[in-house]
Amino acid sequence: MSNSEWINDLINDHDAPTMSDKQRKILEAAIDTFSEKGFAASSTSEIAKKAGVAEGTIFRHFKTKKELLLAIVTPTVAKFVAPFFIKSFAKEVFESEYEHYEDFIRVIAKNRLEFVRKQFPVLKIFIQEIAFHDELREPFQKLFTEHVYQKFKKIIEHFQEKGEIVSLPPETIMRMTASSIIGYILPRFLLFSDKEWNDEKEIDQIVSFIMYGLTGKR
Amino acid sequence: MSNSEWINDLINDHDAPTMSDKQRKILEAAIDTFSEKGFAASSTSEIAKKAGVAEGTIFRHFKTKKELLLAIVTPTVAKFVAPFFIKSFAKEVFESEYEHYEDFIRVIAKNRLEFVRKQFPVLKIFIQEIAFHDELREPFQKLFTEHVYQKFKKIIEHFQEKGEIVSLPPETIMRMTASSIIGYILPRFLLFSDKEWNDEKEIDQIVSFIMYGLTGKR
Amino acid sequence: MSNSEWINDLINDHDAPTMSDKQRKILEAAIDTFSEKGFAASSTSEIAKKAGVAEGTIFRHFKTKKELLLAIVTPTVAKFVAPFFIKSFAKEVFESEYEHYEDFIRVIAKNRLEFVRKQFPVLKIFIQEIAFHDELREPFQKLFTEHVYQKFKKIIEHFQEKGEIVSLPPETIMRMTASSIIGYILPRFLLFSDKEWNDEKEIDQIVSFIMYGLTGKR
Amino acid sequence: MSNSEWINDLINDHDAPTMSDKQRKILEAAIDTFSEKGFAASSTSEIAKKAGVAEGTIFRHFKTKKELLLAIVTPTVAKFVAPFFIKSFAKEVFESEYEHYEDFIRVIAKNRLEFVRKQFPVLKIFIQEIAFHDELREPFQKLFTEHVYQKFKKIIEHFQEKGEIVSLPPETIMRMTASSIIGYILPRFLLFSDKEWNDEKEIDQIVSFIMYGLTGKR
DNA sequence: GATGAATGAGCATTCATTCAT
DNA sequence: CATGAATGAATGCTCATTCAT
Repeated sequence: MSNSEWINDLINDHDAPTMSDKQRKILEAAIDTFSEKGFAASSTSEIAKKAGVAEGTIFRHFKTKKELLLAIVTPTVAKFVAPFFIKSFAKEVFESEYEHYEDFIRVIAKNRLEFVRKQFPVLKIFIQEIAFHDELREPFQKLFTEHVYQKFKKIIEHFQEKGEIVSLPPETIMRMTASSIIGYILPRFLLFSDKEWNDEKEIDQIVSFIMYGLTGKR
Repeated sequence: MSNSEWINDLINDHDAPTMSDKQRKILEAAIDTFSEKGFAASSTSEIAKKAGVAEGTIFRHFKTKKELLLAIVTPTVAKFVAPFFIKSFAKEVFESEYEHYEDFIRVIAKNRLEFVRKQFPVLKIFIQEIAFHDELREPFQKLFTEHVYQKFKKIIEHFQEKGEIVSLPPETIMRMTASSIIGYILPRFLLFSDKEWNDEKEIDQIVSFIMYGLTGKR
Repeated sequence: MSNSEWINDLINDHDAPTMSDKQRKILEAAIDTFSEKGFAASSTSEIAKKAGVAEGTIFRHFKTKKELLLAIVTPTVAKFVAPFFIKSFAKEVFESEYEHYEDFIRVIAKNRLEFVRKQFPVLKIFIQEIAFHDELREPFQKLFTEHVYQKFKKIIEHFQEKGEIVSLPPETIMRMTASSIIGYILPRFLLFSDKEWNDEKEIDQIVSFIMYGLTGKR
Repeated sequence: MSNSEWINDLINDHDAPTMSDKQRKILEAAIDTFSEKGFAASSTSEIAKKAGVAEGTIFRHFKTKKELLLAIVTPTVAKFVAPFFIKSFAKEVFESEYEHYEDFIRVIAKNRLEFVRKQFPVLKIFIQEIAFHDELREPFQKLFTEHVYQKFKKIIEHFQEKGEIVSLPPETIMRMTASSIIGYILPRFLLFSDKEWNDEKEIDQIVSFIMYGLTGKR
C-alpha cells in the first residue's frame, strides 16, 4: 500500500453508518449554527428549527447541548490527526519516496488542506471552543502529545541526522513548520474564503519558505 | 525622536484618565470573565458581583453587554496596531538604523510580545470574538487594510527592492512573517503560559527562521 | 366458616390472573417509584426503564399515568377494607367468639397490620395521593361511608348497648379506635421501619390503651 | 409569667418583619398552590401568576423552588414545636397548676389546635413533603429527638412517678397521646373542615379517652 | 402486542436590561 | 451617580403521550 493510499483512506467518510436521518440533520444544523454564532450563543431551539425537528428530538439523540458539541467535534478532530496515529507512520516516511523533509511536509500540507476545505465549519468550532471546555481540551492534548508529537518528533530527528534541517529543538521545528502552514490555512478559510486561491502554488511557496526563509538564497 | 521612543510612547497607558473607580473595576471584572468563559457564556450579573458593584451600575456605564465588550477590546487593539498607524512610520523605518528586514521584524516582534504579555486576556477575547461581531471585525479590517497593511507593504517592497527578500507578493511575505511570530506567541500564552520561556532567544530563532528557513544554509 | 377463615380469604392474592408478565413488571416498578418519589415527581420513562419495558408499553396497558396510579392503588385499598365489605360482617361479629369490643379490635388490628406490612408501599402512595386526586378520593369516600362506616357503627352500637363502651357518638369511638391503631402503624412503617418491633405485644398495649386509657385503672 | 402567657407568646406571629410585599405575596401564593396540588405538581409559573409577580421575581427571592418550600415550611414547623423548645418548659410544667397529666395535655392540645387552625395549609404541605425531602426531614428529626422528645419524656416520667399514668415506655405513652390528638386534628381539617366542630368539647372527650379509654370506668 | 423515535407543551431557572428610589 | 428589585423573554432540558413499524 503506497503512502497516498493509506492517507486517503483515513480521510474518507466511512463513519456514521448508524446515524439516522434526523440525527444527521441535527448535526448539520448544529454545525451550521455553532460555526456561525459560537456554541454558547446558539440555542437548541434554533438548531431544532433549522434541522426541522422538535426540540425534544435533539435531546433524545444527545443528552446535553455539550454532548452535541462533542459529537460534532470529536470525530472530525480524530480524523484530522489520524495520519499521525498510524503505527507505521514514521517508518513509512523514512522508507518512502520522501527523500526530503520538504517533500514530507508538502504532502502533509496538501492533504490536510484538502481535509480542512471539507471540514472547515467543524474545525472552526473546535478552534473556538477548545479554550473553554476541558472535555475537549484534555483528550486532544493527550492525543497530540502521545501520538502526533511523538511521531513528528522522530521524523524531524531523522531529517536532522541527515543534516537536512537545522538542529533546533524538534518542538521548535514543529512549531515553525505548523504555524507557517496554519498561518496560511486559517486566514484562507476564516477571513478570505471568498477569494480565489491557487492552493497548490501557495503551498509550494510556503514549503519553500519553511525550508529557505525569505532571503531567497537557495 | 528615535524609534524606540515613539514606539514606547504608543504603548504607555495614557488613556482612561476619565474613568471612575467603579468603571475600571467593571472593566477588569469583565476582562477576567470574558477571557475565562467567553463573551456569550459570561453573565453581567457575575461581572457585577466580581466587580463589587450593583447589576444596574454596569448598564449606567455601558449601554449594553456588547458595548462593554467593545469598550474592553477596542482600545487595546488600537494600541496593538498603533505603531503602524503613525504617519511617519514607514519613513522612519527606511531612514532608521534598521538596515535589514531582519532587524525590523526583530524589534517589532519583541516590542509586540511585550505588549501581548501585558494584555493577553484582552487579546484573547478579541481573537475569540472577532469572528462573531461585525462591530468588532469591520473597524478592525478597515484599520488593518488602510493602515497596517499599507505601511507594512511599503516596507516589504523597500527591502525587496534592496534585494534582501524574495519577490513574492507582499501579502504573502507578510503572512509568512506574521504567522511565524504569531505561531510562537499564541501557544506561548494560550497553551503553555506556565512554562518558563526565554523570549529573547526564541524570537531570535524565529527571526532567523523567517529569513533563512530550516535548512540552515545562511 | 370461622372468622379467621373469611378474613384470610380476603387477604390472599387471588386477583390479577389476567395480568401479563410485562404488566406486572410495570406495576411493580411504578409502585417502587411512586412510593419513593411521589406520583408527580415520578416519570413514566423512569418507570419504563425500571420495569425493563419500552416507554410506549406502559401506555398500551394504562391509558394515562393517572390510570396507572389508580390501577396500583384501587385493588389494594379495596382489599384493605374488604373485611368490612362482606354482607354478613356485622352479624358474624355478634355471633362470633368476639364477646368483647376489645377482642374484636384486636383481631382487626393484627390482621390489618399483617396486610399493611405486605402492602406498605402501595398504601403509602394512597395516603400521599388521596389528597390530590378526586378519582381516588370519591370512590374511597363512598366505599367508606356506605360500607365500612355503617358496619363499624352497628358493631359499636352493639357493644354500647351491652354497656361495654362509653356512649359517645359512634364516629367518635371509631375515630379514637382507628387513630390509636393507625398512630402505631404509620410511624412503625413510615419512620422506624428498620427498628425491630414486637407487633403482637404492641397491639396488645394499644388495645388495652383504647379500652382503659393511660390511668391503668382497669 | 403564667403558663398561658409564655405559650401564647410563642404562637404569635412576631416574625417576618424583613419581608417585602412581593415576597409575602409569593409565599402566600406558593402556600396556596403547594397545599392544593402538592409541591411537585405545582409550577413556579402558576405561583408567579397567582402572586401577581413575574416568574423571575420568585427566583430573586428564593434561589430554587425547593428553597421556596423550605422558606414556607421551616418557620411554621419551628413555631409548632416551639413550646417544647423552651428551656424551662418541663420545670414550668411540674411547678405549674398542671397537677395532672390530663390538664397538661388538655392545654397543649387546645393550644396546638389553635395553631393548626391558623396554619393548616402549611402543615399540610409539611406532612405531604417530609417523606420526600431530606432537607426537611433531617432538621425536623433532630429538632424532635433532641428537644420535643426529651422534654415530653421527662414530663411523662414525672407523672409516672406520681403514679398517675401507667408504666409503659415513655415513647409508647407519647405515641398514644399524640396519635389520639392528631387523629382528631387531621380528619377535622383534612377531610371534614367544612363541618361545624365544637373543638372544646371534642378535646375534652379525647383527653378523657387518653386517660380512661373507652370503658368509661373512671 | 411491543417498541422507541418523535413530539411540543411545559418546566425551573437565568438573562440582559429597566427604573423607581 | 448608584442601587438592586423587577421584569418577561429565552434557555436547556424533561415530560406524558402518540404512532409507524
